[in-house]
Amino acid sequence: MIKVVLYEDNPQLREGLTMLIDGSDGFTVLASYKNCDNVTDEVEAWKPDVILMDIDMPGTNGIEGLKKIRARNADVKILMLTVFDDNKNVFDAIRNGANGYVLKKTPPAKLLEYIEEAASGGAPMTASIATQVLKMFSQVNTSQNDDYNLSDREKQVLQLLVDGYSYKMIASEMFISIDTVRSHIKKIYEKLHVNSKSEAVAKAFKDKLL
Amino acid sequence: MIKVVLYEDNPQLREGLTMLIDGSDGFTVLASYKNCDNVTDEVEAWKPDVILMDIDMPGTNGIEGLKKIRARNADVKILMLTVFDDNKNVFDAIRNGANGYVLKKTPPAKLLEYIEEAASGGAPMTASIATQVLKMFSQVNTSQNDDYNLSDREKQVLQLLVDGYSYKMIASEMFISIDTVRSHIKKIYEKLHVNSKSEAVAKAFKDKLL
DNA sequence: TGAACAAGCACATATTTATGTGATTGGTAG
DNA sequence: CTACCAATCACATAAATATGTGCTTGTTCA
Repeated sequence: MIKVVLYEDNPQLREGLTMLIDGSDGFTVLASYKNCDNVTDEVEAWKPDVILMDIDMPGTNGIEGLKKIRARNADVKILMLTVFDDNKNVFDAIRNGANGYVLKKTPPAKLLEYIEEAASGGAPMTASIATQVLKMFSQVNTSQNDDYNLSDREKQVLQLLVDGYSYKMIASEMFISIDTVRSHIKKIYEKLHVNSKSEAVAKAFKDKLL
Repeated sequence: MIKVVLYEDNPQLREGLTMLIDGSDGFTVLASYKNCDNVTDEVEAWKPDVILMDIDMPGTNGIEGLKKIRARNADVKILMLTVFDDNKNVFDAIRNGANGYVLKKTPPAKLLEYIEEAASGGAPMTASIATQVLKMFSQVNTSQNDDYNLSDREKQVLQLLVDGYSYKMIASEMFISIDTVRSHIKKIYEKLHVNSKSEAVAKAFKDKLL
């Protein structure tokens, strides 16, 4: 028997979901609330397996609720429920440890399936959400990696620049004269097409050179 | 009618999948291959809606195949098929533009559903894969975000520093005197606990302040 | 109403960086 | 064998940066 607690501000939808879930074999709705103002105590008291959490609620909203719950409880499965698949909320939700993210227009049968999936450790997502997540992911992790043909010695110098070393410190760290440091750095600037230390540092981060 | 092309080295599985998919209403299997050696030409010739792509294949493997296809064709939906939900492959696949990722042990009915989902622009994933993706995502994007209480003006200055502007350029960009730029920067250094431009830039990247 | 603070400006000075023009050595590829 | 290049060092100079001290104005919050 999967124990569910429900957070949803719209009374009709709250009733409807409660009836649907509670009326299905293998599911029971322990309680339902119209916002997350006392979410910590409520979750503590009911110890549900899965929480269905609306995002747009007056008072403490779903994302805030999610954070509050996760601050104390890492185990309960939390399924976010929303009307729109807007980017920012999806992002915030998964970043804060939501287990799944489904649209309200999901058909009832599918919704029950999702709850089961969440309960058993899965990460159910509406197709459109999944698409977005993949898109974000590939955006975040796509870097061309040009390499710029830096020599080993130049890479060392760049690393030290990134770590905040001055020319003098680099010289003593690498047992070379400060003038040699200068020529290495001049070469690095040429190769990276920059002309200042901070630009080089920024480029090193942007292009993940180190 | 959803047109499918199949890449799978195991003859039995290849036959089985072909029969399953081709024998189902609304699906047709145009061709199936045991590796990706000629994937570019094959995809060009058949113009499928969905490609089912095994990962572990002798010769050109699935990830390589995926890259080759995406180098020329951004539209065809590619569903990765694998025995294990190992981290590296999942990561590589989504980074290179796979549309979905399902385990071979997926039951036939579910598989057909996934193919449909992919064809209609979704991103079908086996539950265990979805869980992994979310985990990776929250790992990648979890930074403490100390904030350091930078004021709006200070954030602007820092942004310009990161973009490689000199004090003089910042002054003219922000319509303030160079001395004011100096005092802002001095304040920024205090707040970030650094004492040079490049350290500030590095910290901005590391802590994702911008 | 008074303290705290962001934002702005000014002047001074020491250090660091950026840039140019050299030179020597040793390894490597044509 | 020679041309090329990485790595090293040297000297010089202009520009940028770091740091200190001090002042005004306006807003906010207790």
